[in-house]
Amino acid sequence: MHSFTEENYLKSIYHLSEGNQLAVSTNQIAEMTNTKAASVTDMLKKLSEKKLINYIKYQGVTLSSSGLNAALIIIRKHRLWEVFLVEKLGFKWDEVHDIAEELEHINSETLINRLDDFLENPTADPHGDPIPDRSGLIKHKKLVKISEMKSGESGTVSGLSEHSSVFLRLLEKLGLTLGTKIMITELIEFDGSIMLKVNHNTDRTISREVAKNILVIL
Amino acid sequence: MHSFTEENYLKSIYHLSEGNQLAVSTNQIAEMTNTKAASVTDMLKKLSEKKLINYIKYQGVTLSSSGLNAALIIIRKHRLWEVFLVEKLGFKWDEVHDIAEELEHINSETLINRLDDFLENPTADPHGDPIPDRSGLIKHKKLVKISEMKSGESGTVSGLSEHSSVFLRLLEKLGLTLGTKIMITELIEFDGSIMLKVNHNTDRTISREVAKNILVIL
DNA sequence: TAAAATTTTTAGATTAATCTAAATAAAATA
DNA sequence: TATTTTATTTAGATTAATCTAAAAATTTTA
Repeated sequence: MHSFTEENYLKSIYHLSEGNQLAVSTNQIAEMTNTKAASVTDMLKKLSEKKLINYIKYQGVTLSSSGLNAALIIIRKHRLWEVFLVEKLGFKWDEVHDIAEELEHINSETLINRLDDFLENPTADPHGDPIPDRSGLIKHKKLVKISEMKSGESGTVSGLSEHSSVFLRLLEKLGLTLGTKIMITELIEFDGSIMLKVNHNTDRTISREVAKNILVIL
Repeated sequence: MHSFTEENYLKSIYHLSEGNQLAVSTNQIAEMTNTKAASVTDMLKKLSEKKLINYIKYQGVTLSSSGLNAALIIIRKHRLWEVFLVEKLGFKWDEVHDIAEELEHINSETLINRLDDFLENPTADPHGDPIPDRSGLIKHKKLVKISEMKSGESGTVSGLSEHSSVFLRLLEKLGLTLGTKIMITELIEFDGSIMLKVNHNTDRTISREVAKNILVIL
């Protein structure tokens, strides 16, 4: 298997290249892993020798197919453990990240598959992020940012593009947790803020900044 | 916190000094941790500087009170995770050791206390070993080896002094798992083997070697 | 109790992951 | 396009945990 550290690099490269398929730069990785560029270069050489990444000097990296699979398995573990922590142990959704960050490196395929069954094969973690299946396959739902919706449109809160505790706690305060039904009632031209009806019930106004980070299924 | 490696040394020292209160030797630790004596000496110096052990050159080590507490917390985590794996994920008692060996190093007091509650505060792991409480306190039951029982005496299988998979699977085959009622029917003088009645029902003969490793509450 | 055997420690190297500082390549800009 | 700026890599060190071989201390035994 790969070392704890190697796994963290693979995961970081995956997250950095999510969305934009482009190669990831040394500095980006250094920032994400809280290390220095020089350390990253060393590790990239190592991962490249192990054929986990495609690396050309000065040109950034992409994950190879085995590297991608390794990353997805780590993410699967991370998200399943998060579900466990919230559903079974009663943690709040803003409390689970750091613990899952440790648990994701536990090495047992059987363990994780049994955990998956025990949790009744959830398809998303407590923040709405999709959970890769046993083989690493991930099902992306078609999600739209609230900031991109038009007046009159409605949908269900199903994902987030920001995962900080501060943001998560704000959403709770606003009643905009996962599964919440919303309908856009008005787009405020002045500052881009958005008025919406929550659960066919409460009226709320959220800033454009908040709206950009909430993802909805129409 | 202590490193993964430091934790393993503390745990090994604890297990080696269980029962006999004596100081533990460098070689014993080397054998248990699968390292060489020279490596152990290095680590003992480090643990000693951190005041986790009492170490005098050439005279072996004992755990200090903080070292003992650290060891007991690791053992608490190990055993609680074992209960989780067996009770919730359906692992067999001979399959959980290695996974728990990894899980025991996850660092979160909240996590382990919530897990404890989720499992309904078990007092023993799947092999009958007692689980230390939140503060590291351990309740030892008064257990007797079957090999020390007399003819006519009876009791309940409640612990083991051998934990290998081979032994655990043998016990299953013999129907001598935890909670089983037994009564000694005869002690065979020739080879020290022991005849017993299992659950007021089946008659069994077990070797002295097996009998030495099964612990019973009278 | 002196010699032999065993155990433990010290000395010096090695490996993985990291760092700082300097060198080099690529990108931006004038 | 030449120069400046920025990004990346290389060189050389550092730290934690390990190792082998040699030295030193302890224990066993003759």
